[in-house]
Formats: sequence, C-alpha cells, structure tokens
Amino acid sequence: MSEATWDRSRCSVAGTLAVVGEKWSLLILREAFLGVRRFADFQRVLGAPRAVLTDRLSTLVHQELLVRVPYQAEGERQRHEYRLTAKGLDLYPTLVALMEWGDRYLCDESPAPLELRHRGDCDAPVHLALSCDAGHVLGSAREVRPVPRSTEVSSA
Amino acid sequence: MSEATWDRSRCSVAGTLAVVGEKWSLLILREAFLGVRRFADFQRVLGAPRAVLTDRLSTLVHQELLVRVPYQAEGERQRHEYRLTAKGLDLYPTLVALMEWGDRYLCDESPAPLELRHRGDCDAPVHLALSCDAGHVLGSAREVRPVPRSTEVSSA
DNA sequence: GGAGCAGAGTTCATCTCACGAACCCAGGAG
DNA sequence: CTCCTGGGTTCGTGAGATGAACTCTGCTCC
Repeated sequence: MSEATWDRSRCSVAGTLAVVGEKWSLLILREAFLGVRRFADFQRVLGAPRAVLTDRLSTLVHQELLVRVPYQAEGERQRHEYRLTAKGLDLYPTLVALMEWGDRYLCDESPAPLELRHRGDCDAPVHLALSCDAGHVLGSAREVRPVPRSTEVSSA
Repeated sequence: MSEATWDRSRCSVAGTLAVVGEKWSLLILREAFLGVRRFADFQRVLGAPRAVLTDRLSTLVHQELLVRVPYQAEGERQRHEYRLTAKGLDLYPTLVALMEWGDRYLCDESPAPLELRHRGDCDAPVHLALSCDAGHVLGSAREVRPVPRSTEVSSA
C-alpha cells in the first residue's frame, strides 16, 4: 500500500488544523456563523478568557477568515466587529460535520440542540453527505479509496 | 434573533471537540483511515511524542473511536493494534471537510496531495456536500437557517 | 467639567499540557 | 547472555490556557 509513503508534511488536514485547530478557534467561528460579531458578545457566549479571545480573533483576521469592520452604534464611539469572509464561510461544512457527529453520539436520546434548515421556501432539514461525482451517496468511509498524488513520481 | 439564547453547554460542536479536539487526535484518526494500526507506525508517520501518542490512543479507545485488538505476527510475541469502530468511522466527514478546506486554501496552485475516489467500479472523485432533504445542494453557509431546539420552551 | 460606566483589550501569576530524551520491559534472534 | 525491536512510562522544560486585576477610551449623567 502506498499509504505509508505519501507526503504528510503537505497534508491538508494538518494544514487546516494549524489554522483553526487551536482551542476556541472553531467555537469562535461557530458563533460567527450564528451571527455573533462583537467582542463582548463572543466573550459572553463563549466564556473564553479575554486574552485568548483577543489572540484568536486577531489570528483569524490575519488568516483572513474574519474581517475587522469598524462600526458605530448611534450615540456611541466607533468600535469594531468581526465578520466572516468567504474563506471563513467555507469552513462551514467542517463545523456541520463536527455538529452532526456530536448530535449522533453525544446527545444521548435527547434531540439535537440545534437544527439546520434550508433558508427560504424550502425550509427542509440540511445535512452533510459524502458523494461521488457519478452521483452515488456514500454510506461509510469504507467506500472511499484514498489516492496519494505525489508531486514527483506518479506511480500507481 | 434567538441566536443569543440557545444552550451553548450542550453544543455538539463543543462536545465533539472535547472528544477529538486535542492536538494530534484528528491526525491519529486520519492515519487510522489510511490504514495505520500499530503504535510504531503512528509514531513514525506522525512524529508525535510517544507519551502524547499513548495518551491520545488510550483516550480514543476509551471514547470508543478505536478498539485495541490483540494480534500476533508469526514468530513474534503478542501485541496490540488500534482499529476504527463505527463511531470512529463516522468522523470521516469531519476529516474530509478539513481536508477539502485545506486543499482549497492552503495548497496554493499545487494539486491536493491526496485524492478520494469511490471504491470499486465507479472510482469517481468523492467530495462532501451540504444538501437539504428536498434535494437541493447548498452553495454556502448563507443558505442555512439555524433553528435552536430548546428543551423547555418551543417558542418560534 | 468631573464621576461613573461600558466595550475592548493588556498584564500577570498559576496551572496544564506538549515536547524530546532517556529509561523500562518482554520476547525472539544470534 | 546479550542485543534488538515494539510498545510503552517517566521526567524536566517550555509553551500555551486560565481567571483576576488593571488600562484606555469615549460616551452619558449630573
């Protein structure tokens, strides 16, 4: 098997975890998806230490998952809020995947605390599916064959 | 908006991260999906410190994502290997989600290091999609409406 | 115009966790 | 008997997480 011989250093899973794998990062993004934008709101709903929150937010801004946008509520001084960029929005499937696994294995008979629905007329429940370009929906990881794409040798 | 008022303490994202959110956990699972089973092989391909690896593996076994199975290569003493359970296999979409994001934003023009294909005759590329029960494929997180399901009040 | 307040941080002491290197233990090979 | 190898454990150090306390700024209220 070639599984032992592909280049782990370029692994996208590790790379993505290097960006959002620190404690709190994904939870900050979860709240961002739910509409939270202000520092104090993140702090309140997450309960994370301020220093960590400051650090994570600025990392996420540097990584361009969030943008820091100035705003000014009437009768108040100018402040900043944090909004998701397209790059940040594209992490949504990751969060949904984590959520669905938790819903299945952690909720223990009680209903999932949060449901996702297709916005608009449709309003049907939304879920994540693994499927192939031929249109088959895969039921398990067992149906997947990983193929390393070496940059040098393209041996079978 | 009800976004500020749902019960974060039961959040499935946080719950799942509590199980696999520590450093190395998801990378161990990645290797498990690629077929790695033995301690020494995890150690070699990941380069993680032995102590951490021991700790993560036993956590994953306790969480029942992996099982510790005895085996005995001929002419050797009995050893253990670690195999994915169904609960562990179900984390595959999470890894695929992380991988796809990394492939898109981190690989920077070079092709993704690993490709997934539908095992068997099909062999078509596999990817993850967010879709609703009515059959629509969603293009963005913006098309999703999160609905909190409070355990007490079911107010709109 | 000064006092008080809230949002958004920073600083600090403590504690936990990750790290690499060294050590241990069992059984097979020579 | 000694060496080797797989599968760990132990340990000292250093990085990162934590909650509490402090800061800075521009409000509003008196």
